[in-house]
Amino acid sequence: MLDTLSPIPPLTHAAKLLSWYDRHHRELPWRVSPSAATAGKRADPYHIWLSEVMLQQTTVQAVKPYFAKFLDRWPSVRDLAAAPSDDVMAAWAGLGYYARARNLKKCAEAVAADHDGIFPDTEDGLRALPGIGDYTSAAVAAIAFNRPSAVMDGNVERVISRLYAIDAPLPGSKPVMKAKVRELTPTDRPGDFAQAMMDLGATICTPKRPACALCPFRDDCLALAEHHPERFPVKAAKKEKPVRVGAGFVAVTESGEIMLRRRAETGLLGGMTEVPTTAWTARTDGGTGIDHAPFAADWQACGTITHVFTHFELRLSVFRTRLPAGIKPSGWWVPVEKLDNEALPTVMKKVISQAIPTAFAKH
DNA sequence: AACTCGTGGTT
DNA sequence: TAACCAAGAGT
Repeated sequence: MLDTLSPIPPLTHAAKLLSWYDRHHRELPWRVSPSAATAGKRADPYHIWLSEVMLQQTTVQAVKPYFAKFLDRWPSVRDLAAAPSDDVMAAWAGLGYYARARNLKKCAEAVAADHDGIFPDTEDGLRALPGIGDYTSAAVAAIAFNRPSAVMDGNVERVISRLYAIDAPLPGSKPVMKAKVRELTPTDRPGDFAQAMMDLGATICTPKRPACALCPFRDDCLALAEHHPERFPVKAAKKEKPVRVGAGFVAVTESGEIMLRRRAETGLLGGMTEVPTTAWTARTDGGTGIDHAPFAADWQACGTITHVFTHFELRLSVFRTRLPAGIKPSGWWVPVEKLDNEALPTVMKKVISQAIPTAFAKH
């Protein structure tokens, strides 16, 4: 005896998500679409790695022009390994989290020198390289090498926490969430699964007002079942941002050159270019004013700028002076019209723009 | 384990 | 507009 009508098995979460991804995936410069992958096109590990490092805590929109610029200047990981560090830092300027750029260079050098210019094709091998942590190693292994790694970023945390209505707060609940991701990840198309989870979090399962009616998990989601998807993920309370103050000094020669310095290699804005500043302290009377200028001159106040970093807010008073020809106190001098070649972080561009409104072209 | 580390867009 | 937060890593 045989049963002629075996029941149709329910679709797995992965199958639902991949079906959704095949219909709704986004075109991105570093991405191979599912249809192109079917035709045999493979993702370039260098492109995937470069994009994943740039995308750490950074939006797709911000990354796109930097990704194009880097690929144009350094088409292969060997090219990047051979590039001068100053060029890489200047090219990264404005993207933030500058330790990423320092580690990007170290990683390229390691791949070129220790791996014959070929990226390791396992999660563990990738994880051992500079700047590649839990997320990036799993993402590159899955997307570039089709490994069934459990890929979890902020988007995936949000999707998982809602799907299972996880009440435990982040970051403590990360291991529990990662175990869920590991359960869900298919051996077939793991890279597309990872990208689909992140796309879902970015476009449907958004932090506010998620579009649950369009979600492939709408029939499975416990947070939706209790009519409160926005309650997840639960996060530990964060502390307030302190304010630090200081002063920045813009010195210009009569021939239009501006005085610059190089910041310490480690720490905040490590290895980047700056104009001279005082220390940045919490106290307004802690040596943060004009009396701590880099050299004696006719410093003129020209307002203040504010810049918000991850863990503090900075308020800098800006001063400027014009030096007579032939007098150049110690420093390094660059014509104002060539500032675009320097590794100037955004806060320093704000200071210079405050003193010289025409210094940078407006977009 | 908690803290450091940028910037720009969205709400 | 103040808060939130984005394909996290290193220490």
